[in-house]
Amino acid sequence: MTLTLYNTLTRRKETFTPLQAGKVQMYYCGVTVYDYCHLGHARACIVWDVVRRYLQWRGYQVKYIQNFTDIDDKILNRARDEGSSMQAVAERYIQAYFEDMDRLNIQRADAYPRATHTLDGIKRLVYELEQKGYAYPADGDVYYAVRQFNTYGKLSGRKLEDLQAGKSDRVNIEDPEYQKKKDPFDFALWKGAKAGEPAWESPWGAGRPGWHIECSAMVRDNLGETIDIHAGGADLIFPHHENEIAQSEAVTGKPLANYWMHNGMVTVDGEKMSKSLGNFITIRELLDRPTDPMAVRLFVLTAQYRKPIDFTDEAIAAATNGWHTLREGLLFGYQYGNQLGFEERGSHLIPEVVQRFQEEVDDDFNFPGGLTVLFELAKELRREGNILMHQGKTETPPEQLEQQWHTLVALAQVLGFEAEAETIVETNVTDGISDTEIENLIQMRLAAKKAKNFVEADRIRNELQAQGITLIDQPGGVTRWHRN
RNA sequence: GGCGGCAUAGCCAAGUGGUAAGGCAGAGGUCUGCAAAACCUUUAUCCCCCAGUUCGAAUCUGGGUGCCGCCUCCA
Repeated sequence: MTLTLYNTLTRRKETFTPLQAGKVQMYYCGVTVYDYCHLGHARACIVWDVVRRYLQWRGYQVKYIQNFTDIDDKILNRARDEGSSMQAVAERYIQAYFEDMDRLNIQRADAYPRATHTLDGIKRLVYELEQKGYAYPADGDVYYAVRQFNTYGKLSGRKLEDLQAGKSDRVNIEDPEYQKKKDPFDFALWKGAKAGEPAWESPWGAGRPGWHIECSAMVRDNLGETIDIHAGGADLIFPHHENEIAQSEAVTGKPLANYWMHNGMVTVDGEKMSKSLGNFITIRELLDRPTDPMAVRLFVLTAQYRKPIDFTDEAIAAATNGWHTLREGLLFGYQYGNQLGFEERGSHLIPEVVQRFQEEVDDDFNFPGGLTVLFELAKELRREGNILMHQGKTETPPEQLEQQWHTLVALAQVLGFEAEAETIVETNVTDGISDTEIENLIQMRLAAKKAKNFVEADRIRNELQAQGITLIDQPGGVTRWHRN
């Protein structure tokens, strides 16, 4: 079976073939650390986390690098507003980033390069670009001359002559800054420092790097001149990734990345979630509602990663319910493993099910398809768990259940879903009514039932239900119970 | 104006030539004094619209319509 993926560069699904057999070099354009991450960032991080996990599960040794942009106007503005430094602001939100992502069960990257730690590589690139005639200094700044790079636009599929400067209404091309450029689409490689701004020494004077150049430098420093997968949000295709290509390939003459992958946006009422629109919810806000982090993961993975996904309370509620189903399946072995004589081997997977999962996900990381397989297993296990809970035994062979459970746990792990056995213990620890009191009430209720006093019997059932105790009447006058 | 993408049930969503997965939500029934669980049945004669190709299309082609993203903050 072969893994295929959609390559933005060619606008086609392609068979994935890494440069070096068995190894994958992967770079994900991370976040600018000037504020807390929102759900849009969570989606990107979850998607690339799972892509990486899946590649590893498929046997690849993955080197995964993710950057932090810690030099940026917005960080600077924030520092100015609160009277602190760019470094302090960046540091704070990097910490917050890790807190949020740990809660979402995002695996750590192999390295998190930062712009502030990459100055040497950046300056070297700018120098080389200048030597090769792709960059020109202008009044303390250095710009990239897009007209010099004749395949400019190949990633985003545009031609310079089709672009309209200022069309997005985000920049004012009357600004003196823009007047320095030879072409409106030239972009800054190096920005001369203004008074009071943090600055680094360079051959072009004191200043700081432009946004795009850091990624070119980081990829080169950490992974090499050509990598396998370069990933990021779809909103980065143009100009960010286009500019990275222009910078890197002008210098090396080699492809920056063989596969370009982009995740779709999170929308709210059909519109992109973003800081500027103000229609965002931060990861911590969402989790503190509270929302189960695994429900957030499920919400993200129910959509194909390239499509937009709309954030609504209903969608989160549905994902939460769905997660409860998966969780019941995942906890099955912890709850009933002893009773059924499960062994701690964990390697008895069902080959046909594993294969079906792989066939689904091999098709351009079709996680919704993979989830179908997980749900089938989880629902089956939940059913068996209910039967065990209500009848105390099941006809299904324990070996079969053990295999199903191990398969579910293993495949869920590939998508980053985990349910800890401790959560069962927690629900069993209660400072409410004691077992003895429950037993006594059940005896009273049985007596009431015998006397056909169903009003009293129902009163006791309701009283216990209110305290989280569910009674199960079985044939033969036996009543089982469990805490919810 | 240009480039790219999307349109499948109440909601989410898979399916890319062979007669509509799955999830969420809902309905009816069997069983039960009532519950719970389990089991059975059920919710798109149809995939935005029109035309075409084909024995056959949600799936391919052409033309529409609507929505979204990008055109130097952006995941």
